Amino acid sequence: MFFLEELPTHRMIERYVEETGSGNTERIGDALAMLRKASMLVRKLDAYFQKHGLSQLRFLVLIVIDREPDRHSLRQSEILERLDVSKPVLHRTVAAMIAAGHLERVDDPHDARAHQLSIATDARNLLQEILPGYFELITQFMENQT
Amino acid sequence: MFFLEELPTHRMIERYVEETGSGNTERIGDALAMLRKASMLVRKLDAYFQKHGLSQLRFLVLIVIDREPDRHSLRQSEILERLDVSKPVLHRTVAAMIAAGHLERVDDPHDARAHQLSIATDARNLLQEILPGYFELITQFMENQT
DNA sequence: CGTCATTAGTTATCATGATAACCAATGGAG
DNA sequence: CTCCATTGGTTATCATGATAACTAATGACG
Repeated sequence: MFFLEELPTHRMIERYVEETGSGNTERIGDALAMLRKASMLVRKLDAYFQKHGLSQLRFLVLIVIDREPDRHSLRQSEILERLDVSKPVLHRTVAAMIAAGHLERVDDPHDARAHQLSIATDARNLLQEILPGYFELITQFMENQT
Repeated sequence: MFFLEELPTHRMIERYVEETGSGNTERIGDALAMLRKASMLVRKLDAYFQKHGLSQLRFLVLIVIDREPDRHSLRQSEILERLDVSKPVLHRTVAAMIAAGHLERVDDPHDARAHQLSIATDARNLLQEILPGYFELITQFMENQT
């Protein structure tokens, strides 16, 4: 994600809104500020994940499996339901995570098409290692932003 | 951009925060909500731009040239200063926009390395056409989100 | 004036997002 | 049981983000 380095001033948005006769200056200003802020946070998170050999998506895959109550594995299709990402991208990412030893794959005994994905021990340790820094990073960021 | 379909509950974040002993539950909840909201807005904007043969980045390129006071063109390096995007990506995008007839390129008379980029008439009309819907979309989105 | 660090733009390569189209297994309806 | 729509996963292809490394022009400085 990327965005404008410098947000338009309230005055400038107002000019556009008046010219086009649509939209609400206040709401648009809020939206652009949010996009800029989210873009900056995503950059910081991506850098953090990369430092630990992960990515935003790989991290989220681990998280959704980890946070599942009463289970230790999920199908690819179940992960897909929990993340806003396309099927082929998840497929590719899961394959890479298996190759990297982050996920373990077991064929589903009830459905020959499917398989269950669980977090490998190494990745479970990695997750425990990076979670504190992740929460710290987010908290710091939110405090330092206006 | 993508993100979790369903945000963790306040309770769940608290559990993680307590386990890891880092971060502030409130701030983290706000951050995740922001990322989710920004992700959804970006999806809607991307779809809107695509419908009009643009993309988020192409739109922003037009906007930063358009909003420049007292000038009708910018150098690639000047656009780069105004957008949070890498040089090669901007280069590729500008090349595609010239090919598509959205931008016009004139060699800089003072610097043989550089050239000035201005908005072609067609793209100026396109911009006027899509701006109202853009502002409308953002305003609607911000109103409908909690 | 000649040297050389800086700047503008470009190219090569890779990572990671999407859609479309596909195969194989499943499982409900006749 | 057979047919066939649905589901789980995969493959092919493309769009668009990044970094590294390059060329050529610029311009400050000895």
